[in-house]
Amino acid sequence: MSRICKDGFDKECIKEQREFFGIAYTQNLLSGRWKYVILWFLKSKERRYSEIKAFLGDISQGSLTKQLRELETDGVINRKVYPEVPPRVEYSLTSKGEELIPIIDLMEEFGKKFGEQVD
Amino acid sequence: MSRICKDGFDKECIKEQREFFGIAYTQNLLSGRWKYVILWFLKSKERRYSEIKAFLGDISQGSLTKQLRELETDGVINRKVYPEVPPRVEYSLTSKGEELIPIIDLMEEFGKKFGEQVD
DNA sequence: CGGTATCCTCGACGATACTG
DNA sequence: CAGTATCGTCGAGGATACCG
Repeated sequence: MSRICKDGFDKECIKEQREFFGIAYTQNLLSGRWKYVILWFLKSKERRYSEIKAFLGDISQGSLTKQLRELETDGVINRKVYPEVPPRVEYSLTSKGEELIPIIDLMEEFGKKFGEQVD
Repeated sequence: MSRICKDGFDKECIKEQREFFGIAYTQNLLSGRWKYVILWFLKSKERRYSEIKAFLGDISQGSLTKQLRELETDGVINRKVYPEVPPRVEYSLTSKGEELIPIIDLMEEFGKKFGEQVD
């Protein structure tokens, strides 16, 4: 089940040694409606599932869980479950995930600079 | 016709003054299967439509034209038409587009570092 | 050569209901 | 609280045909 995303590249494509291999890999990691924002929200500290959901606002539970699972599978976030009742789950960046933060910070900076003229 | 992309945010969403406004704006600009790679390909020099198509390989004409038009509308690339027969069209980065290059370079770097273990 | 127009597929995402 | 399961929508992007 290669991850073929509309806005991503499937693994076969990535394996073909294209010049833009690296870009395709990273784009694939980050393809998803909410992933940039989730990572950005995690950059300052670890967060609970419910915090993330509240911050994003519009996301459905199913989607949030899916995006978090993908980020976890790709090794950019950690998922820590506290065996309590009610359950508590904390998400945090891995060291690999931290290396994505400069990219996201640049994107925020760019958006702040050019995004004003959204009418 | 607000640009609602699966992996983007519609303009209404962007206008709501969220903390992640900037990220959403930039993500929206870059949402599309080929946009990162197109910009990366344009970073060294201007390119003809056919060069871009050949470089990308798999893209259909319709999709390529659509992505180029969106990038042009968003002000990140220039489109210069030479009134010759056969026609020639050159695409190049605008100054706004150049500011996206550091982001894309970081993405390539990240992918080169972590992308090896695609089995 | 560099498009446009039309049709179609298919997967991301949301909505809803239910659970340990 | 933090999920899982199921269903339905909708739009990005490919395929194909045609054009100035």
